Amino acid sequence: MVRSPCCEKMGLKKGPWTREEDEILIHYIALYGHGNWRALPKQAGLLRCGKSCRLRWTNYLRPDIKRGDFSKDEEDTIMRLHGVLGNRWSAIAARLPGRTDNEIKNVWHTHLKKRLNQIPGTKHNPTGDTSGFESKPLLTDLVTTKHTSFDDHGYLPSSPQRSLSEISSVTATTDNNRNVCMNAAALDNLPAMDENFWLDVFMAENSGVTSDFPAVHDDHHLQFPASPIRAVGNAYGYNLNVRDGMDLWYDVFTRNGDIPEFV
DNA sequence: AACACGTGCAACCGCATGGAA
DNA sequence: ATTCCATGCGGTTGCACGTGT
Repeated sequence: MVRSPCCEKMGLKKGPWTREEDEILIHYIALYGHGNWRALPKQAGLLRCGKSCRLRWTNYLRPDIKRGDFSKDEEDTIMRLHGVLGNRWSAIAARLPGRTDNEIKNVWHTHLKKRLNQIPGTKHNPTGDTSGFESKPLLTDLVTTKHTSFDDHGYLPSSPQRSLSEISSVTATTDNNRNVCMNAAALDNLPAMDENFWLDVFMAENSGVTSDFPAVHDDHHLQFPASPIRAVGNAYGYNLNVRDGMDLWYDVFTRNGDIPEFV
């Protein structure tokens, strides 16, 4: 495969963009759009490579970009999503309208990573230093510290596994311990328990909104779907348990006890 | 005032991915 | 099936600016 020559070797400009270059790019895209980034700079009369133009547009010039400092809510959201997604900045940015992956990455490295280090009892602060800690622990940290840890892909592991036969008689109810149980007979017609599902669970905890899932309002800090959920692969549902407003875990039911697939 | 150092952020680099040929 | 190309992504760099000495 032949790599395209870098900007410098082509006599193209690098480094910070000038106001004039910005105006040319904005004007061109307003007139013609940006169908082909590689061809754009030549057509627009810019001495830049297409990659540089795309980056400048997506990270800075795009009209829907929200400028200014991140709000506390936005920072909290980033921290929670990072707990689920890891360094997948574009995935995090997709859930923060007006913010770019580059911007979120910068905020994480310059502010939030330090803040996370102040949260006691987490993998980021195992010694439990409480100095400077004000807000409640993250839900992800509750899961991590109370029961288990995330896998290499940032997904919650399922624990423990049960076979479908074990839950054939369970009904969808909540009890005094706020357990939500499956109705095994209703396991068709369910949304996939995929990555977006888990993100919605965490976003619900963050915002108090439960997305498309029917919810049981918990008077502690968590809302969760009351309906059974079907996972991708060989998993058929989950059982989310909250006790004393602190402990949280879930079980994933499968036909054969194998670890289900999450896509 | 001058310098050193730290911080924040825009931009770059190289690799991955997906689609077209 | 393979190659080529455009684009997207995450890690990293480098510079401007602020602050401390």
